[in-house]
Amino acid sequence: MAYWLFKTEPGEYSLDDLSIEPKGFAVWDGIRNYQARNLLRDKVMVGDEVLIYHSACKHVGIAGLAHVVKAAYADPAQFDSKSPYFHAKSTVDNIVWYCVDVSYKSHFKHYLSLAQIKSIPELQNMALLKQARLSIQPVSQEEWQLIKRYGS
DNA sequence: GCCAACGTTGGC
DNA sequence: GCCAACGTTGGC
Repeated sequence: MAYWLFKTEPGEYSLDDLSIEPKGFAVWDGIRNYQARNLLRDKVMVGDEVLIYHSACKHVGIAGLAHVVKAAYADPAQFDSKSPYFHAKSTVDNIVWYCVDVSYKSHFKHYLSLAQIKSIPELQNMALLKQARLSIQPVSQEEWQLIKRYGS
């Protein structure tokens, strides 16, 4: 089992929104970065654990936990000409973008701010700090356990 | 709202 | 295949 960090802009979609999903899960779609796509398509598996990170907002940081309930499949938005995520070159025979389904697990008791993450020596190698623009990132087991301890 | 970082596009 | 121009992300 692997650990991940998924970014979302809470103004668009937050952990709160995930926690009240009527269907019990969310389609994590709209990923339009090749490196993130490759991770989604090839590495993210059912049962993997996910840190939900809130970006581009007032209080940036890790809000809580989710887990993967469905592995990669074709992101429906790429075929939807009305969607901002429409991709004209995508066909059913040539799937370009992928999504996964995630379910809510919990809110952290202690929201872990980016400033805090930056202050923890063991977390300095996180992709979050090194590769600012990657919206699907691997998290090591050590990082995961430490973050969970800070958040709980 | 600004701006740095950086991924993508497209001309050559 | 290089690289300039451009667009987007995302922290502050």
